[in-house]
Amino acid sequence: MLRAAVTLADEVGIDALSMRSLAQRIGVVPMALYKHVANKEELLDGMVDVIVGDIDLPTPGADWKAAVRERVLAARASLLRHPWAARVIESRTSASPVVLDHMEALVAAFRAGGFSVDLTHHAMHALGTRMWGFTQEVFPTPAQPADADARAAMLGRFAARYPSIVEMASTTGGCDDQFEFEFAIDLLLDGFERLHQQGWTSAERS
Amino acid sequence: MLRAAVTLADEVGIDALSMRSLAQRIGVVPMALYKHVANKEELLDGMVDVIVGDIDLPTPGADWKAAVRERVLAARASLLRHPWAARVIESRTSASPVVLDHMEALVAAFRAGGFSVDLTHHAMHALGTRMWGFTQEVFPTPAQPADADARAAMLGRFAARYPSIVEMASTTGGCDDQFEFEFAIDLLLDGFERLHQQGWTSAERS
DNA sequence: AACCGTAGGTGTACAGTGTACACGTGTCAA
DNA sequence: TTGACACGTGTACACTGTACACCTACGGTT
Repeated sequence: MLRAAVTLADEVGIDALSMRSLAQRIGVVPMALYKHVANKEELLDGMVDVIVGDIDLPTPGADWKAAVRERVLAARASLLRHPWAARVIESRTSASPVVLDHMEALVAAFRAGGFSVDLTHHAMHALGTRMWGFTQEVFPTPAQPADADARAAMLGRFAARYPSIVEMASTTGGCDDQFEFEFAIDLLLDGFERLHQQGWTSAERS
Repeated sequence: MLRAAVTLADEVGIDALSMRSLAQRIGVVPMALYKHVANKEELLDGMVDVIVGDIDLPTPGADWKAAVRERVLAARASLLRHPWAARVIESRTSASPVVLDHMEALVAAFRAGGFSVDLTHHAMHALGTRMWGFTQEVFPTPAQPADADARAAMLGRFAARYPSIVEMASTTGGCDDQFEFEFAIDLLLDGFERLHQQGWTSAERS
């Protein structure tokens, strides 16, 4: 049933996934679903578990940095298979055992790398949603008018009001999500490494 | 009307904010709202604009790092006034002018600090949702049974399965959101600074 | 062999949601 | 006086999640 929900959401989108549509897909009456989940939230929890459970386990034995990096990128790969997954994960309010397994593994990787509990804690916070392999889109692409003249005029007004954004958008081509994501975790991981090497403690905060 | 929606959401929560409840609060029939917004999404867009428009402008003239930091923390302060704001912002699909103003200011700050367009671009991506002053909660607090014995037993099982997490949770006290947030942006900003100083380009990526 | 608990599926019903559409009503410019 | 326009109204519809009572089949105990 959870698998069915996941594939249905893949096909029709998460908004079109209702208890009724899922029931119909399974060939069962809507209320039958409630023998398996208490409510829709629990269904979504289960769907997240399916995806998180699909995260490929990283090769053991690597140093902490590679281990964390690999695991986070594996999570990303799993999430990217389902466009709706990020939004659903963000909306969860509690962590299931499957989710906790993922976090436990990350925390353990830092600890195995000799990180203090303190630094590990803050490092996890700093990773934020990136530990799930996604970050919110920073620049949503605005809707463009179809008419070419209108589009040019709009771009002109846009450039007048947001010169820095336009400069950036026109200089760099379309952005490579994967590159941006790796840029960010690497920046964070390098920062963690530096703090770790210099024996950073949260007490001695500037 | 947008202000009314914001204060109503503050009072009753974002889930209880329906077109009907908002209309009733204003003392008008539900469909009257549709003379001002095309649909509920546009209402939410407007509510975000109200909040983003409330961001205190940072003192001009500071160096890029202070400027970015101040602006992001100001955004955070504005967001924190409305518990539902983060979730709503995350769910937006396009950026309004008010939102673009905020981003433009951040991009401009990097550029004024001598950052290349390239590095600025990646820096913005790396900031991610933090440019809005929030990061998703990393560790949701699990529900605890009321009975003391049951709670102890549960903690035991929990510690057996998630030793690293429990170690972390018991060593560090409850976590200070603000501290974690500042830890993360500072880590990122320091990373940006380092890359900037060494003339980093995305071409020469390792 | 009779029994019963339990897991699962069914049917109906209800309150609540967003919003389409047709219809007022007032105000202000031509 | 007229007519455009901004704004409010009322009704109606399709859809949502889910409470509640009911049915059915199977596995183990007596």
